[in-house]
Amino acid sequence: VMILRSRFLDARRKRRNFNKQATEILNEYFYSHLSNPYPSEEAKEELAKKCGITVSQVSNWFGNKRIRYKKNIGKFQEEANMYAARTAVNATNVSAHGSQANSPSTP
Amino acid sequence: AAHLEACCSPLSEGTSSAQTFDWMKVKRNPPKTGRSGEYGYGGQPNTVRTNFTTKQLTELEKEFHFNKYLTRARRVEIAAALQLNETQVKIWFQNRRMKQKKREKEGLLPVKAPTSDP
DNA sequence: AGACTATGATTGATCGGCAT
DNA sequence: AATGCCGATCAATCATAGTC
Repeated sequence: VMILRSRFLDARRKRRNFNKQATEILNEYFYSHLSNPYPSEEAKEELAKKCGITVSQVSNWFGNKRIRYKKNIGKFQEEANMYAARTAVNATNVSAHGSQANSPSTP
Repeated sequence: AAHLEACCSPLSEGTSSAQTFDWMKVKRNPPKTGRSGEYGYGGQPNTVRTNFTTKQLTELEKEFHFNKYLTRARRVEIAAALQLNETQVKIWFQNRRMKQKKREKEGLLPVKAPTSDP
């Protein structure tokens, strides 16, 4: 019962928050794809490169973000509106007409 | 690859953005880990994630290094020896293999450039 | 300095798809 | 038809970093 508390004590110990810029990129993707925030493997690799983190970390980030977002949508409302305003690619109608094609952010 | 559902659910939206898409409604079924085991009361839907003991994990890990895959017979043995379901043992091995794969993939490219640390 | 919150990682277990 | 494995994800939790 109370036995065993020490199983971890290995990794996850020293954790480093991502750069503000990396978080910015991840959030931008998340909110611009809020209708389906599930980046493909390729998209994850690209995000990983842009953010300077690993693909697994990108996966972890999206996994945590999705769960925490739906757990308390209200808490992210402000953040959501902020990012939604920047890049509005909401797929709310991406299937309607064939026009309107092109990736958002690409210098 | 992913599931690519590409669909959303219409829903009244109050003032501006933020709708409720269906991925936000996804709910997993509770674990079927019916632990009837040693205490004999009816198998309950053990709604919680079982925490393996260090002993169980040690044994599983040991077996894993011996064989990455289990045979039915071996699985039965281990399950009995560790007081676990065959399913739990099976799932543990599956997750362990995935973990192994992830490790091999990451421990090959992630060439960090540690050249500064205050 | 201590309590509380935000966040990255870990992991037992589920989901859908494919293979045997 | 049933069962196992894979890949992705979920969901709960751990341990630490950041905020007040």
